[in-house]
Amino acid sequence: MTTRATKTSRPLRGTPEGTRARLVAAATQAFNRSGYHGTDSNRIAQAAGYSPGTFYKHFTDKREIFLAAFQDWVDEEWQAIEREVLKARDPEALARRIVELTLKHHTRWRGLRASMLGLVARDPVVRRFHRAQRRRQLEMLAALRQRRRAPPRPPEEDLVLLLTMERTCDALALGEPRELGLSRKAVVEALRRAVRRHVF
Amino acid sequence: MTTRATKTSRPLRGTPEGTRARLVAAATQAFNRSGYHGTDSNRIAQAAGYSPGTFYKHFTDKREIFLAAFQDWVDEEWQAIEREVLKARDPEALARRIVELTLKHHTRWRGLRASMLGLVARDPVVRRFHRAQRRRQLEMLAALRQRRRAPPRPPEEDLVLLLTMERTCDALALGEPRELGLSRKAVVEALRRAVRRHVF
Amino acid sequence: MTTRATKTSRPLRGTPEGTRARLVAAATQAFNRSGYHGTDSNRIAQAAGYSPGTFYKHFTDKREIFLAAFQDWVDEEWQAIEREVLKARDPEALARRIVELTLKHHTRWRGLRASMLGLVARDPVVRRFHRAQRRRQLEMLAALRQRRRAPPRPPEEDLVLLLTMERTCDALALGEPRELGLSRKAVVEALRRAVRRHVF
Amino acid sequence: MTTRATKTSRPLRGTPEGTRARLVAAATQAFNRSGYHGTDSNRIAQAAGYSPGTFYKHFTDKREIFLAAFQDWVDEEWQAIEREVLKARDPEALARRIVELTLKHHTRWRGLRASMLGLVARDPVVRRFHRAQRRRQLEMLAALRQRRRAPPRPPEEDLVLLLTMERTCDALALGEPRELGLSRKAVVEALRRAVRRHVF
DNA sequence: CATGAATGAGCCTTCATTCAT
DNA sequence: AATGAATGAAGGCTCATTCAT
Repeated sequence: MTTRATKTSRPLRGTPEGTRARLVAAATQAFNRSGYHGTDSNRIAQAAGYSPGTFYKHFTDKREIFLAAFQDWVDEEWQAIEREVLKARDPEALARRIVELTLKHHTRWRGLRASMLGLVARDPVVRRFHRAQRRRQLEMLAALRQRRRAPPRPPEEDLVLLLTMERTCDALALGEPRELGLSRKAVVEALRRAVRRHVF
Repeated sequence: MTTRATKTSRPLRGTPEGTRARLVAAATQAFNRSGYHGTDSNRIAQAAGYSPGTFYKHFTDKREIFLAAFQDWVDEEWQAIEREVLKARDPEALARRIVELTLKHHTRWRGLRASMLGLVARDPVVRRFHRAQRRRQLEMLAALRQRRRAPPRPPEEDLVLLLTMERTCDALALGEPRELGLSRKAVVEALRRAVRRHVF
Repeated sequence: MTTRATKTSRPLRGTPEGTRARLVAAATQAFNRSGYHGTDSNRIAQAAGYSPGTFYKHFTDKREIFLAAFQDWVDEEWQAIEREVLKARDPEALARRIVELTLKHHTRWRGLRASMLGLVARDPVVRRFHRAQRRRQLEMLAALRQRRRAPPRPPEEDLVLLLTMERTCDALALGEPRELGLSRKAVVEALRRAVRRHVF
Repeated sequence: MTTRATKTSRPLRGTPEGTRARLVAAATQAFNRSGYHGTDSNRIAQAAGYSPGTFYKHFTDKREIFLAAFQDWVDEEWQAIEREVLKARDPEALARRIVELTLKHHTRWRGLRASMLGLVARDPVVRRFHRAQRRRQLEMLAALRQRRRAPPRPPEEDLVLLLTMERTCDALALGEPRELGLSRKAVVEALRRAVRRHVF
């Protein structure tokens, strides 16, 4: 429990945006720590320093705040990756850096990701939301290759790469290689090579 | 009571094994259809033709029966794959067949898989269980390559391939390519090539 | 609080019918005392000696148990009135007795009646239910007149009489004449004359 | 804030009376449409173009505004009826007109009436308020008879007539005769005859 | 072995009301 | 006079689990 978020001090009367942001931040932590089903709306409110009613002034239900948390999280990841991409480096370094960033992000938010994958399978709204993110990822990948003047590739192959990246990073985030007696480093390297080979 | 409503006729006092098997079968269906959190233990018992008490005579809790369902399901998949592997075919056909079978299986059990992935992230027991399955997969892959007299590869690379396979099949099972406007067939082909390239 | 229903002793494991009946009895008291909106399902269960979950094993929601309570109450009233009607008396005595019984019943269950009238106006299911009771009342009235060999009357007039009866009894039950400085007895007499005049 | 969403434009700082009147008007609509328990005070304020706080600056609680709404509504009904009564007509036409007006009024405000009856049974303050209205009704009836030089009648009989009127009009307002397969017109006629017979 | 009535903690959500601005 | 963010008690309902039979 090192990341225990103690009841944040907050303005007694904040702006709706501030309150909303505080709720989303608390929810993100809670979902990541306890999962979607292990998190309840009252507790989110309390963790953000509010009472139960406040939650429902800002979100119609738990799913809605989950999507907001998911959105924030995806945005954050992409901003980081896009920053790296703009710093034009050599392909090797870029591939390494992308894997590093993705892995770091998936590790930090592994609980959130696990919840999201479960909800995508079950909830049409979450699914639609997820598809939109994927589309953005595919576009970014294509743009990246173009900027590098690399030959184009069918989007289906890009999708398989993205899936490989995310699944491998999730597995690494949960310590799967270690638990299997494999070298974590070697897995990361294999992933890096796959990215390198594919993108440029 | 003449209005006994049971799903299937069954011996009022069956063998423990029979009862257990019926419960697991009902649970597998229910978990696959409604997910772990969407399935309630009373309903599982009822669907199998038993009362809630009987459920807890055979399983200490919901997680236990989930693991049993998971086990059954994985066993089934492997029996199918091993059968194919033993029928010595050419590499092309074998790769195609492995992808076909995995995809079919992931499609049929997509709900169960989604639940499982969520639980793996959260529950140490489920995780241990999952790791054991993975080990078996890795061993099978190594054995297959050996039988084919293909040069050995580091297990870390095998792991990345397995993750690619499972994630891509999950995405296909949930219709992700179609929803993104991509060709399902092309994704399957890309996956097949990856398997072909990797294993032999 | 003279009619405080102390947590009834009950068999640890009763029949569903017994449990249901105990819940309905508790609900009837609670609705009568505190009104539909002032009564909550947990409290009904508790008053009957059960926990919240038991309530929902027997009723899908609060409305359902309200209808059951209403049903019981109407049945009871009619059984009483039909008993009187069968004891062939002279018209005077019969009219007096019917008013007496109705009044007694409306007084005892005035809270239940008030709730019911509110729900009839708002809830289609309760309304349908109420209409069915009314039909039965009209039939009973017609049958009574026939038995007495009194000339028939249009059902619309019977309806107006029933409405007069019930509204006047409700007003008496809530002490309206007294609070207006009128003679309760005179109101009862006026009502009795209306019944006498109308039915035979 | 340029996105001020109000139902009606209104002075930001109106007279207390104006604000109060707008709130009462909004409440009357809301109570009539959704009932007392189905109406929430924030929504009333919003519908009137104010914030929740303003509501509680003008009314101590929900009951108070309900009584105000009730008052307005009763006043309106009586102004209409008194106007008719003053236009000296023949008894037939007068009786018909009184029934017509009452029926129209009860139909328009059937939701409000249903709520009121429920509250009268439960809340002493509402009850006192209601009794005052009844007294006024009784006085009007006596005055009407006197003006017509009809012989006096005991107030208890007048009360029974008023109860008959209101209950029958409530039933008509909720479509009870139709739903019972009876003729609405015949019920109205029966009621008119009762009024005619009684008052003059 | 099997039953099934009963449990009760706990979740989601609402809404009358307050108070600092 | 008006705001509107915030409150928090409370209510409806679920479901994994128990235990007396």
